[in-house]
Amino acid sequence: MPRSSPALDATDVDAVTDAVLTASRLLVAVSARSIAAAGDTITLPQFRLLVVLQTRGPLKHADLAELLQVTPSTASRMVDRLVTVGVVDRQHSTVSRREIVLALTPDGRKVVRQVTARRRKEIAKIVSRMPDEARHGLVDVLTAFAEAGGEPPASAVAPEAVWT
Amino acid sequence: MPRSSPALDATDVDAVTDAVLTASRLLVAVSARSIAAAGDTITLPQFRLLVVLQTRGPLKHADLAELLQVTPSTASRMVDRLVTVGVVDRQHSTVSRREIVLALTPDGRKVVRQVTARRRKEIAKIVSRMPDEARHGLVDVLTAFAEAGGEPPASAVAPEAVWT
DNA sequence: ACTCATTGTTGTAGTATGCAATACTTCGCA
DNA sequence: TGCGAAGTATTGCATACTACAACAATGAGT
Repeated sequence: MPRSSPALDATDVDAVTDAVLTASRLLVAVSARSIAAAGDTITLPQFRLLVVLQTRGPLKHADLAELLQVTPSTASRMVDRLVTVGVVDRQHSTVSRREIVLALTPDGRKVVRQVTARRRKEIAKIVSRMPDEARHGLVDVLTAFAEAGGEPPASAVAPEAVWT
Repeated sequence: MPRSSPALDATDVDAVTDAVLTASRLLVAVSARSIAAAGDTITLPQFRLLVVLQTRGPLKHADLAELLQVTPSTASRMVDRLVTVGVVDRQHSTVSRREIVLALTPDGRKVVRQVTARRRKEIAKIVSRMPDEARHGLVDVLTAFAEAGGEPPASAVAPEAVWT
């Protein structure tokens, strides 16, 4: 009877790890599909950049790099490409001539909207297929897991660590 | 009272999506840390390659590329680098001179072991911090979620889609 | 005005990735 | 047996992501 003890035994850990890995794989697959659906125009790092711009509004290069956890040079060149494609807009700041403000273009917002919509739709579809009991427990259990890992809830967190 | 109806309403979907995104973020962070701990020698795609070799045993280039979902040229060049580092071994097949068999070196196995151990340890630590009720429900709920998404359990699945 | 921190870009380099072309090997069939 | 088709790996070429270091332009404080 390994399960009734208050402490965790090896079986528990293995089972949980397996479950976690499996769920993670599914999430990654959903993510990949939702981005692939945006056409061949956008890569995954580029999408992360767009999401940050969408949720945080216009940003300076340095702030963007910080949020994406990349160096300013990386951010600068990614922006180069996205400006060329037409999803990001570069404008000199009105307050400081060395700052450059980055913002999504209407096209950029459209890309984010499409990918996000598809992702939520896929998750909703999966959730709706779950047995009722499991579905009702999902939010509580996942929240507890995230809290135990020190991760703030999605609704209150900076989007820099946004889903792969 | 939106929650007692059998069908899912928008609130459910939003709550679940948020919970899922949050948990996913945590998993990605754990993954990144576990690989970073292997030193600066190994990148994430390289680690995936090592895991595939470890779990599937020696492979041809073509099979490896298939499992990693990359083109043969990509696999070939990744192997180039890993051979140079000394974690992968290239040998001509004994049965067909056009095939080349790839395998982990002892060093390669060591890297995989270290990263995997650290990852399981981190997950175990997080799980141990969860409230008892949530922890006991975690396996069932995540399993149901993965099944609803059509993902086979980790213990019975090919490792090619291994955790990011 | 001079110095120094801030901000962005560019040079250089290594990894990841795909498509197309190439070289070598094996197999099947005439 | 010999030739063409298919399999297998590699290389050439192109693009993206990434970092570090050097540099240029700007702004702030003394």
